[in-house]
Amino acid sequence: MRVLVVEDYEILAAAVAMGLRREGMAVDVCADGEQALEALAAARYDVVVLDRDLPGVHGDDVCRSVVAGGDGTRVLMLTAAGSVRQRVAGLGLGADDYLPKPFDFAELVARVRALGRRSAAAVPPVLEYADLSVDPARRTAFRAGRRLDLGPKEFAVLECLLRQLGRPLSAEQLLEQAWDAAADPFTTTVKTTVRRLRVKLGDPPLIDTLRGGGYRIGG
Amino acid sequence: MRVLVVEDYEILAAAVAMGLRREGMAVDVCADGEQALEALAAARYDVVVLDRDLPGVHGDDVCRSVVAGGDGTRVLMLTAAGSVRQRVAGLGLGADDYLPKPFDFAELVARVRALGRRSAAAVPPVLEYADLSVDPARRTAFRAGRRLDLGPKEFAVLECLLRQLGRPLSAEQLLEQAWDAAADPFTTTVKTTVRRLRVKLGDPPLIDTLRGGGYRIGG
DNA sequence: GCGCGCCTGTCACCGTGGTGTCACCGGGGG
DNA sequence: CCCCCGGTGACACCACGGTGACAGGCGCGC
Repeated sequence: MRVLVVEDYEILAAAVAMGLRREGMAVDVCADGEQALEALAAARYDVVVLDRDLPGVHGDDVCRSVVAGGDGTRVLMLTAAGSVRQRVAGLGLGADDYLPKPFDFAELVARVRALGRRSAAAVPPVLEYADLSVDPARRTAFRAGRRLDLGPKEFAVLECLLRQLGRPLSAEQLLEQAWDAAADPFTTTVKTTVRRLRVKLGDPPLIDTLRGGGYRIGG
Repeated sequence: MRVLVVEDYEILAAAVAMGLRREGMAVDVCADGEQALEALAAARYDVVVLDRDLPGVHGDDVCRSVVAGGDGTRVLMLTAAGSVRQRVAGLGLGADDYLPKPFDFAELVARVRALGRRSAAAVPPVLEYADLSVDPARRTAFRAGRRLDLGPKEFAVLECLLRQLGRPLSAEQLLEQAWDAAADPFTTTVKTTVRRLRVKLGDPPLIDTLRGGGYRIGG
């Protein structure tokens, strides 16, 4: 398992790296956000152990770009002040786990290992088109690095369209796939949902309309 | 699977080509963007492995023209500086995957193979005649590389004619196949639709008229 | 238990583009 | 020479999709 540790406090970074290596993991270390982004672009990691307060590029931004990468890499956030509010904020960025300092070392190892297992299982299923990336397993969607806040139905429709990249889906087909069988065949909810999706996706437009033929992304 | 490698750094190009050939792929190599565009015009490739920084025509432009071709060819972008920003930019051009240098060779092979599968899945159901190609699943039609903007009925008629390549279809037959059963048998809509189709298809004319016998493409 | 907010679905309205009709024209064959 | 078939251009209709506003419902937090 490949792990990247991003931590500016050198002593701590070294200690964490050594501990994880003793568990049989391949560990790289970065001291700031810039280095971290470079390392992440150069190789795929299963887990990133990420200090939130970094010099230069902030940990939150690193986290965002990892998630936007959409290759299933998991993020374990470390932070000094362990308020619940911060925890929530970190998870909102797409972090997969959170650990307030000071932490029990055994717990860190256990969590990294757990995230590694999830990473291995989650590598393939990330849908991408242009600057849009959608992870059905995590229910996250990003456009140009910005996280999209989508409702369940909106997310389902977007997922359907991306799974049929380049091919149009009629309102009826979307209704079948994203709603349950009890859906009223005469409902207008599909067009409304598509509309809200379009607003949230922003510019430039991604969803084409084929008059009389449905909606499409790509092609 | 046919692969085109576009890379000006000769040693690297040769190494990549050799590696892919060992995997059983048919590989061609170009050293610059000009050659690449020529090769792409001359033959259909499943995947293009494309260096972003090319002498002459830039990799981005090559990528754009491949995507515009609309024949399902997939693009794997290679780039030296592996920033996330660049990654996003590359995908925004319509590239299907992205790999920052230096890359793991096994990963390159795996990604090319994955793209090849996607390409193969997208290719088969395409109707072609001369410089016209129609993809019913995607509801797309191209003439000489230019995309045609067709209405549902126009598209349906074109599809019928192509499925009966070389054989004529009477107005009645077209009415049966492209309109629903409630169609007025005395309507003149077929000839109007064929006319609009002809205009959109442009020159040289593709649809022949057999006086008293219907319309035909090919033969 | 209560209230607030978000997601969802409905409705009415409107702009528009695809579609069908019509009248006219041109040419080839009987 | 006439007639019929098909090409051509203009026009009108209408259904489809976009848009905005509103209401019900569910969950969450207080």
